[in-house]
Amino acid sequence: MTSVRQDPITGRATSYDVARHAGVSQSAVSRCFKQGASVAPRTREKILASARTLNYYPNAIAQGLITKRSNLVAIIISNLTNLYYPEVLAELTQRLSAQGIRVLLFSLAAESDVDDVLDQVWRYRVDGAIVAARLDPSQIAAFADRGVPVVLYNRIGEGVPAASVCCDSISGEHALVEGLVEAGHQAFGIIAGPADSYVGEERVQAAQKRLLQLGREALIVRGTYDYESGDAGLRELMRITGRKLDALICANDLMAIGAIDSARAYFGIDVPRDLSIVGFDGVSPATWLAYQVTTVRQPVRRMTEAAVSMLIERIEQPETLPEQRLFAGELLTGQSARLG
Amino acid sequence: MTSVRQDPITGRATSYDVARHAGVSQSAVSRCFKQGASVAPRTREKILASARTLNYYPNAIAQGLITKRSNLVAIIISNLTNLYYPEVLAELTQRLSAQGIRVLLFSLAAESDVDDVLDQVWRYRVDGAIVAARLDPSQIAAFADRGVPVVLYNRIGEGVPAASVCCDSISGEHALVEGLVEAGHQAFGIIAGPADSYVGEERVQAAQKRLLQLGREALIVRGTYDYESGDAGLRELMRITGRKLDALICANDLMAIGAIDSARAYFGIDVPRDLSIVGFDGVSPATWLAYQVTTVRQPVRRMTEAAVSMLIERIEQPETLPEQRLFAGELLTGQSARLG
DNA sequence: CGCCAAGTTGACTGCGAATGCAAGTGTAAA
DNA sequence: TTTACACTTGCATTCGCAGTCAACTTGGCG
Repeated sequence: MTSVRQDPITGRATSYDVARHAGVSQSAVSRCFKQGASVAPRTREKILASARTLNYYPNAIAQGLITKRSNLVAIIISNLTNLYYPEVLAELTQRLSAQGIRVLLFSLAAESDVDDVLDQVWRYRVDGAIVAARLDPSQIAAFADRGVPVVLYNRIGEGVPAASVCCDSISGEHALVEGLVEAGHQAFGIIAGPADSYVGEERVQAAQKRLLQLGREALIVRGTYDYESGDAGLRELMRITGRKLDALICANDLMAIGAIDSARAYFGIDVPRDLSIVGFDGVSPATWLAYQVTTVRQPVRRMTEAAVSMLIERIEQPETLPEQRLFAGELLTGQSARLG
Repeated sequence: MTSVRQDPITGRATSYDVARHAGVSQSAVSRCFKQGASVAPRTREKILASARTLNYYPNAIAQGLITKRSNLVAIIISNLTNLYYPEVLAELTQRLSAQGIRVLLFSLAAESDVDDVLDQVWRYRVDGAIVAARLDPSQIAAFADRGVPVVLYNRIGEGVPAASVCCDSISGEHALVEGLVEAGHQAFGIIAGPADSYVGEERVQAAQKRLLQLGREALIVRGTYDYESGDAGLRELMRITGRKLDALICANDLMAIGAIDSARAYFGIDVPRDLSIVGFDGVSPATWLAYQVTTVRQPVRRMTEAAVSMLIERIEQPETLPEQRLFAGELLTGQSARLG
């Protein structure tokens, strides 16, 4: 009697169940689900039919155990709510899915959680990781030690070599600054990002340096990348400068938007006539009619594509050397600034 | 000689390696990492020390195989870029992490991909799933068949019972409609969501029904939940009505924002003096100074908390009956509509 | 009709950890 | 000193599947 096991608790059919049902060995079933394995057409059909009636799906957990490939990639993102990341995350997961790779998502409430997250990452034996969060050198080294390929997103390995994709903050900010200076702006303000943001610091330093080269100075206040800190930053700068600001550089679009709203609503300032405001990222609200922020758009599609292909290359070819890929952003000339 | 295996390919230490290094059996190591297992304090310390020097982390894949608990939960979301979901996703992952559960993320490019995604879900033997995407009855039934608990987010099992958490569209829309009617609005328009959106349809039907009860009619155009379709929807309604619209109900905030911008920029309409516009969701841009959308805010924290706890309850107690939990939204009185 | 190569198939082992069970340890009471 | 009992510990087995190897089938060709 070829009774089919239908364990009501664990519920799932195994390759043995399928084998028994189809009257073949477990090996045959296994081969049936493996690309390019040697199985006679008739046998394959018989097995697939049994698999279908038993509702059999290979257990990826067991496969992972034996093949040492989990087909899992960790995506570690610090603050998902930052308007820029959802787009990145969606792109990444879809590209990875298209490659047959599953995404294990880790979202950090606080940066300090990184070690706890890494602990879990090691346990799940992921094949690789894409990280858009601050990693210190020892954490990056931990990936190398364990032979887990990593690609950093909009970060670089500070001190240690690591594969990474970034948007070129420096030339982006240079373009913005040059445009503003050429248009004759004199009193510059900058709203920086949080100190622990790599790209934030890079953007601010690039802007500041270019301003100095062009004989301008800028007052800097620090924000937290969100709408509210754009508002707060603008107020602060207005207070410090006695309202003489005529150009404002924000480390991201969200703060630029906050500053635009604040300038208009609380100070009656006409943007861009009286005050030019620029951002960075090119998030979708930046293009909304009410803002039309002059900004630098990150080429998200190309960057995510690069991140995924770099990661896959390193999964298949672990000895691949670290590489940094830098993508130029596109200057979006909006209506929030007068550029020369 | 107690040489430690340091396989340079797979790289990772196993419980056997730790056992050998500590001079105990593999079982002891296993027990060391299990809550409430019987291990003598001195042995435990010895083992933990060895684990630390060998950089040992239990293999969650192998644990999953033997215990039949992967500690993985699938989160299936249709369009991540819809402004409302990033917040939900961040909340869900953090709450699940706090419970020691890992998140396997699936993001759908097209609704038709659901079957492919489910295929992967079955293979990974997830302990449960949270779904914010359209599932047809047979797909919901598949979860039940396999004994995988599901909680639907802002959806209900249409035709089949399923656990779900939703925001109460009906009373939310009723509040909005009543406010608008009391304020004396006459010419109503509605921008609906895509036809395959459960909450979208529910919101629109609720609004329409209440309008009829109060003796008003509304023209309906269909949008796609994004900013552009708010603009497009408004244009269309202006064309159809010959610009006589004085109240606009949008199925979500993003379209409301698009409509507000469009009304102001292209039609010179004063919102809310000449046209009241309301939305739904309570996303963060809705509170921005430029919009201050009058809307209904979904209680995301409470809803995600409910979703997670319902799921965990069903993982631990598989026979728990389906339950729908409905959360009232909060009416946010903004500046985009005159309410009575 | 026999032989060989190519194509198929099944038995068996091992991936890394959890766990029931039996054996071993130590301590306190008799 | 002996006995009992509570703790610890190790052995052996198991989870579901992939891959190795040897055995078997088939067909073509001499």
